[in-house]
Amino acid sequence: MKQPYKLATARDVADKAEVSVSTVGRALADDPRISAKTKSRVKEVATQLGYVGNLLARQMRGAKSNLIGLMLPDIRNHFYATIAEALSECCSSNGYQLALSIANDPETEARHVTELISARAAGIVIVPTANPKRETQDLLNNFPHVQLLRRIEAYNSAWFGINDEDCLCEGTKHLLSLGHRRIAYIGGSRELSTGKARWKGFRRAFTEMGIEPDHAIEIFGPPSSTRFGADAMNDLLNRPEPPTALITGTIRVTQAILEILHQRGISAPDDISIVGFGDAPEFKWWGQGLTTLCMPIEDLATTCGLWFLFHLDAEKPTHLQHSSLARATLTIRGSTAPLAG
Amino acid sequence: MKQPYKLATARDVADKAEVSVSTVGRALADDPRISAKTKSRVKEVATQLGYVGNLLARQMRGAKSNLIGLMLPDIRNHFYATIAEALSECCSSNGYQLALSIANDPETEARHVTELISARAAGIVIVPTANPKRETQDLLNNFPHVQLLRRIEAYNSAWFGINDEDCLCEGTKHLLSLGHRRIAYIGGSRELSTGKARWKGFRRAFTEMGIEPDHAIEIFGPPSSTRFGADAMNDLLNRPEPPTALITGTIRVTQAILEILHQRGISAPDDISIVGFGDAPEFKWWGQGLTTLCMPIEDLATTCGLWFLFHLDAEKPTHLQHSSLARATLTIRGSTAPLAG
DNA sequence: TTGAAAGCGCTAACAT
DNA sequence: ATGTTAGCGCTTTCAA
Repeated sequence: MKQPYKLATARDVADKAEVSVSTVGRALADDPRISAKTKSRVKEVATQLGYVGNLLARQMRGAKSNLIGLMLPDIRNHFYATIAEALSECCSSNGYQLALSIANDPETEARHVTELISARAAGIVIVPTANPKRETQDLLNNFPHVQLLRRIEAYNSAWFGINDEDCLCEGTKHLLSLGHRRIAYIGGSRELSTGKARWKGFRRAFTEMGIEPDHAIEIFGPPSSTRFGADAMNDLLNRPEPPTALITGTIRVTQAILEILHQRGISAPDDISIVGFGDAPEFKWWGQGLTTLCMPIEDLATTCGLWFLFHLDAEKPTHLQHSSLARATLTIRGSTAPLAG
Repeated sequence: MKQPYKLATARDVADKAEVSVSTVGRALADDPRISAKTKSRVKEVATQLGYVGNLLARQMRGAKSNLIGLMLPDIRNHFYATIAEALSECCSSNGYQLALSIANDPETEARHVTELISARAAGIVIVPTANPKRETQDLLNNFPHVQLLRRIEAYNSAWFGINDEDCLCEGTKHLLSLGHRRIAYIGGSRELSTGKARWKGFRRAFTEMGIEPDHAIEIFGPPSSTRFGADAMNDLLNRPEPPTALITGTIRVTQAILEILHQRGISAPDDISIVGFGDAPEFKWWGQGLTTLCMPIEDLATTCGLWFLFHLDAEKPTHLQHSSLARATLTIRGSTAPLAG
């Protein structure tokens, strides 16, 4: 029985057009040495047979891969969805194809990295997990890649991120200057470069304003988990003395706390002042508008993509210690107000 | 100069371990014919050289591809992000790798489909564009694929979608039974199977309730465009007699109208009753909560993925006329109320 | 228990 | 202007 989905090869085309395989290859590549007549015949037969060249074979012959691996911890996060779209667009308009891998733990990450290398992708754009396996590190350090947002020191590669520390510092100062002292911070694990920087920013705000962080409350947890944010928020609200203000350090946490506040009928800024992290469109119309730390994330991803693809095209090494910082800014809306009393 | 990022081949391992290439292949595949001693030596050398087998070569030898192409019109849409995540998860746990392509027009779609076939992907999961090129159709009909959400009759393949028509019908009936007559529908183009079905559902509600749709207003436009939704909404609101109720037919439109209503300070259900399409988490806390048509989209994607991967693994043809319907339901929240007066 | 050789589909160097 | 051949890295006969 005829096998389903059998694709035609150059050999098939050659046989039917009664020429050699190399003539087929040349004709389809519009090689000037082939006569117009032969060309048209070959092309016709090719179309007729639905011939689509085998990229695998081409790449084995030395052609560059057009596959870019993108490794993200989470795609339902507005942050990462934006990145995926921007990079997809970027790849697409430069002749590359994006392979998306979701990995939230070191094991899955290792597996996917190996697979991408095994498929001889052209390069990898990665938002690394907190503690990548040694194996992953060795692999990546010998493979073209670039880090996005999170930064692992052990990777000898370029990094594109945001000024997390300054940004959290600014947000916290905003709350402090409104008179708040019992301020809670719910953010990602400090094992992450981003989590650490954001926490440092939170702390720095107190230092720079000469205020002791005695009443600050800090809660850390896994990123990309809505569950953690919800639990942390409920915990805070159930305390005898709940915080008068809250600033978050990840998008997922922001989404989670908005949900909880809504569920429990707690409103900002009357009951608590809120500074959210990230700028999902809906943050504008949560309550009276959420005061947020806005990230130019699309820009960052595009910049990163262009830089990376350019270096790949030029066959330049991508393990330079290049780093690029995008500036996040505080957007004040209705969810923050001076401390009452 | 030594080339950067040169990966070791089986040949390199063989030379260093002083065995033949075939022994290397067998040792790494844990072939029982190879002695334990040789095996361990080969493995050690492989690790030492950072050897990662070349998947391209393997596939040329007949190994199955592990690449699944996913073609979506848009990834920032909550709908599609959910699909991407569900499928990525599904692929990942079945040894496949997801390649993401964003294509919103027939030309880009054709290009990406060709590329995926050229890369000899194992199969393609596609949310087709409205009017795919003939070329794309011919290609896909000879390649394992499955349609998601939107359905093109010309594709002789399985389809996984939702009961769009019933769902819009139910939502519209809800508004009609509240006494609304001047009801607007803003939805996707009727050239899309989904757009058409949803519009038919809207109309059917009137028929089944024995009401003439004299005062119904229908606006259609490109899907995946927030801009269109915003323009349509503004247009409606600027009319001398704006509708008393509105039902939307795409997620993007829903997001857009929420934005506009918020901007213009128009509130539901006081000024207008709203039934939104889709169930992004933030819909719960828009105003007094948005009445929505909820889709079990994650479920749908997972079902689709499992079905497809199973058929690919079993090397069964996927061009059966299988179709699977997921049921969407109306969730009533605060944005709809009886017509005043 | 291991090695040598063929071949997957393609392109490029080398004939004719 | 076109055909022949070699080889990309791997697996899988077939031989030893």
